[in-house]
Amino acid sequence: MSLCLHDHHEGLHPVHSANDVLSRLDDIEQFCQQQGLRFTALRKQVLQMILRADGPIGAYDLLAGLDTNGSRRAAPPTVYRSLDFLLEQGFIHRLSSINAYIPCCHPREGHQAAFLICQNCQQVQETSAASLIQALADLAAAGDFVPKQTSIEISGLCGRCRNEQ
Amino acid sequence: MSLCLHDHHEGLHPVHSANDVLSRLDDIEQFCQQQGLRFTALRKQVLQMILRADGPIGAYDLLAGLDTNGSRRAAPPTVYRSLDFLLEQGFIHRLSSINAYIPCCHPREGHQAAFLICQNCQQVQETSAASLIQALADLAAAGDFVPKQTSIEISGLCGRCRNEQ
DNA sequence: GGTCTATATGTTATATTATTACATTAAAGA
DNA sequence: TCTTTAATGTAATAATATAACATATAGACC
Repeated sequence: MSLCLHDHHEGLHPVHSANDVLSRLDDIEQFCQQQGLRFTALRKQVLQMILRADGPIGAYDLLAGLDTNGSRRAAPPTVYRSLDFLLEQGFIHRLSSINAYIPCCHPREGHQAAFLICQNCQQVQETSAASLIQALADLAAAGDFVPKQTSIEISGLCGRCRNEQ
Repeated sequence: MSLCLHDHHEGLHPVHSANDVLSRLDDIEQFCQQQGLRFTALRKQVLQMILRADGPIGAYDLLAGLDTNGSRRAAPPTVYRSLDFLLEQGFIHRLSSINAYIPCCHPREGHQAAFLICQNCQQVQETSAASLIQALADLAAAGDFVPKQTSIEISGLCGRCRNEQ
């Protein structure tokens, strides 16, 4: 399953593009059905918010966006549990340098990725270039280290924002 | 100024080694004097705790370790401001994936580093990861992106912990 | 359909990490 | 000494995340 419709120049591509949200949700729903995973209304709603966001979105923003079914407002564990599920399945990424969440364009490919985060417009570009993966593997091997979780986050200025300034 | 005494196999080396704490502090004190920076008692105390720690240490652990000069306990801004100073000068790193702080072995070299963080023993290996940095620089260039801040953190199991299990 | 079980969610409380705003102190320079 | 800037103290609170336990719901089995 690859849900990314962008050109992958050098493997780099923007993470947010609200136009294909519904087809992504459908793909994931279908995938969950095949795997016997429960893609509940709550999980779907959280993922949808992350897909529709125009940048990385925080847990408490997601919480604020949840439907309050007439009853009182949802509590933090509600959203954190959904995030845990989505992270485990690889449907989203967590950017630990800014405590925020973004969609994953390549669920089920189990890839390592790096992220370029624009400090001005909050746009994120994702990449999983082969050279990067190779360098990571070499590094782990040199350190006699078995990697479980990789976080590569580069904050800076994207081309558009640099030109505007 | 390079304060690291380890073998640098593939540029990889452990971050903590309490044996040379005093000479590191001296070097940094001297450096600050040369640069007209104020290496105050507080900043020195915080850095010393980070150097002496046997792994990444959190802000509130540092806070708890501060001398209470008879008066009441220090408050968070006290330690966060010292951390800001130490980070700005490149004397320490912040590991955003675990919200903790470690010494920098190569202050003033302005290098980007990558970290291998053992989830079992908390030991951290630092590396200059030249090929990784190069791959990232290429990617940034391809993405028309100007990097300001890089965070490369790989969590997993170090060789020793893997063998023990 | 009923019953059981496992999973998911609700709810309350609290932990952990970090910042804002303003007062005070100490150092450096004129 | 006076002044100004930088550093620290202090109180309050913001932002992010988890623990613990109660309830509800979906699926599996009879």
